[in-house]
Amino acid sequence: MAKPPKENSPITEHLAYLLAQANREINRQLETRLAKEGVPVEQWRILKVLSDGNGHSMGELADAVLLNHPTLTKMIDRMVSDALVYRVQDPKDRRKVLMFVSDRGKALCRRLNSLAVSQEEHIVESYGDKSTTELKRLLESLIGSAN
Amino acid sequence: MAKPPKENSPITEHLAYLLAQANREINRQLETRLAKEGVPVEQWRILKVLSDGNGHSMGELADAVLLNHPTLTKMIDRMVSDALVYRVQDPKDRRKVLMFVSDRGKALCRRLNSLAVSQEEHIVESYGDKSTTELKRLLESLIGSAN
DNA sequence: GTGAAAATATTGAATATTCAACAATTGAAG
DNA sequence: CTTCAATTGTTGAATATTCAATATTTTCAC
Repeated sequence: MAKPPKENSPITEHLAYLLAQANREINRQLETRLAKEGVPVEQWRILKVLSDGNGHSMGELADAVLLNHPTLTKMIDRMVSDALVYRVQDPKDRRKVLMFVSDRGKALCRRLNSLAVSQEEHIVESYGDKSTTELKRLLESLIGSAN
Repeated sequence: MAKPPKENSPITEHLAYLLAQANREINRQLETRLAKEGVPVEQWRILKVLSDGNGHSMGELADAVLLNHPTLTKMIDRMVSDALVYRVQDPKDRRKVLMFVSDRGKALCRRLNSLAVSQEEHIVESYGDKSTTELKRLLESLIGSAN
């Protein structure tokens, strides 16, 4: 019972490939849903993380939303232009910038959450309750063991 | 036992997010390994798919390696310059181009396979045999149910 | 058979991402 | 205290990706 693939195994037996494929497919589905609001997936992540009402530094936020720092900076620039979020310099540490969500951003986030939840409900429907729960558990555990 | 997250759930409970996070982490690890040969993950995928010795059209290949068509075209241009692969016009259907690996590409692919297998062995070590097998099974099934 | 529609791959312009360098602030050693 | 290193965020240039348009070939309806 080979756990790691052999060197001549098809690429479809590699965990890295299966993850990339599944992520691509699910992300594409979500992207399509969120397009109703004209918002990329990453902006939904940002709004959702900021929705706890606390200020988050750029570094913190970049980790949370799975973006590199310069990419995040530029995306935040756009969101500031759209009045979805705003910057405040951290009074405790003036190197940092704290990000907050605006009322407009909160309202948009609610609509996006609804679309995202509906997508996941759709997945659960065709994929099954048990499988979804178990898959999430295994992914969390993989992420934990990779650090 | 909530299967889909509620609208105010943290983003970390969304399947789409967990997949993106896990993929990012594992892909980054693999990227680091393959960097020893100076090759991006996508080129390894291309070489591996072509390693069955059959000619593959660009469309076929794009699907298999999870790249959009124009992105693939440009990456193949580079690989042709590096003499790793070559194009042949399909005699059965002259709209198509069939891609093949060169000997140089095959040799590189062998070295890359070894690095990739070693990565997955490393994952299995810390994550466990059972978990890895089960995660792969669930991912395959998710991909299947998503189409 | 002919002409319209579909399929395939590529190109170029527009957009996005990344890498390396920078500026500003804080921390810490001496 | 002062200086040097580390942290944080941004910027600009280089690179990569994507979207829309194109060229070519095939398929299909008539």
